[in-house]
Amino acid sequence: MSDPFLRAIVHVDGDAFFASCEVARNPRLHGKPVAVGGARGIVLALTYEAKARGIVRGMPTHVARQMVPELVVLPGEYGLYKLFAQRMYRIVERHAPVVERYSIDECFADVSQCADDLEGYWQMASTIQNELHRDLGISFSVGLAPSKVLAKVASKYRKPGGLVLIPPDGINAFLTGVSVSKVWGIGPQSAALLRNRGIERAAQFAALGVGEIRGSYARPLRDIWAELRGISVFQVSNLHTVQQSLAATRTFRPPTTDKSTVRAELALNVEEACARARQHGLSAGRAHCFLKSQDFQYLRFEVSFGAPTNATSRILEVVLGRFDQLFAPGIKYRATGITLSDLKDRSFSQAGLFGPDLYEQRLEAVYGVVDALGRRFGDGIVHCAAAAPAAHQLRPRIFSLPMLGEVY
DNA sequence: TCTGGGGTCCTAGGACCC
DNA sequence: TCTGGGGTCCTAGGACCC
Repeated sequence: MSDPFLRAIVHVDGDAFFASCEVARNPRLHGKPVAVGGARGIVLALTYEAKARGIVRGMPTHVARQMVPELVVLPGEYGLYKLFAQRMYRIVERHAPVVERYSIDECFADVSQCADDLEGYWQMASTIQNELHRDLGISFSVGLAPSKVLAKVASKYRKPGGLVLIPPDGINAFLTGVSVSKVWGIGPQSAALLRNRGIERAAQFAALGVGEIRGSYARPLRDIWAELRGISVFQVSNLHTVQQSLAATRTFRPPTTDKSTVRAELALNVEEACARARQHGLSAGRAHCFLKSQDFQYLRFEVSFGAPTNATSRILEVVLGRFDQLFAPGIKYRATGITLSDLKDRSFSQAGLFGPDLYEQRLEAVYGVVDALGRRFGDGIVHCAAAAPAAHQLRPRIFSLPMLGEVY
């Protein structure tokens, strides 16, 4: 009848998601301070009980343990969180025609025309929220507004467990209480730019005139400005897109000038990236590598492969060849990384007119074995020689494999 | 916030062509 | 050849997000 929304968008956001999944799986953790640790011993996620005791994201786990001796620190299990995410998406999909699976703990739903009035929209959002809580045992924060940016602002407004609705005629009042730097899409650079122009609150930014926006702001901020005024620019899309790139990067300690150390670090990253590419059934046409120096300068280079590949030995050969040419002595490095791009679906290597040659077929078989060993004995059981020094934390064992020679 | 890791998208500007 | 104007493609790097 009097649908108040031109467009109605719901944003669903899991509260302390990784930690909540752990508690949902093991109810005995309920009410306790729990932290999920990531690689390099840093806290990735934590329950509100842990937050209340002063622990924050990014804190080294050993520091967190010192602060809160009874803290439960768990290693983190991505597969489990993915399962919860799948269940979250499906529940939302029961209620909305179009759902965008935005990240492991968030999704957007376009619910335009799904209710007649504010009360109806509120009911619908509330139902989604209750079902999520009931079925997953995790609390979610939910926002409903006329655009994605506003829906994000809304869901973040009353965490955890909030349900916040921003009607078109309530936008201005709402945004008065929101710092512009908290708006989705406005990062440190844009926030600083706005601050220089005297804009601190989201409401101030939204209040700028069309002329000023057109003349003084680039596309990203113009879009956000429109969204903040309740004009939907960013569509909710349920089309799943093919992955564009795949990266493996790592910081090591201490920073070093030693060529062989940096080389081995890079090789280990190449191995990891290739293993994940094979796991996803992807092959890469190109790769970008970087060496990051102690003072955060980057040495970057790009390599391309004749035909898309995910064979570690192929990529390693090209990458290390370039590395050896480009490595500059005397600079202290702290990290390396590789990003595979031009990803192609499936096929191990692009079949030519006559199909993959014998060498390719054998290489595929070899990596089938390498991956199987990884699954059986744990990732990183098999390393190529170039990466072995960087994998010193694993007990090395030497295998001799056809076409690869000795591998650790 | 003395700065981890994995992603996406956008834009300026160079190379090249007519 | 004291050098216009416009188009496309591509890359590097910035900015942002979770």
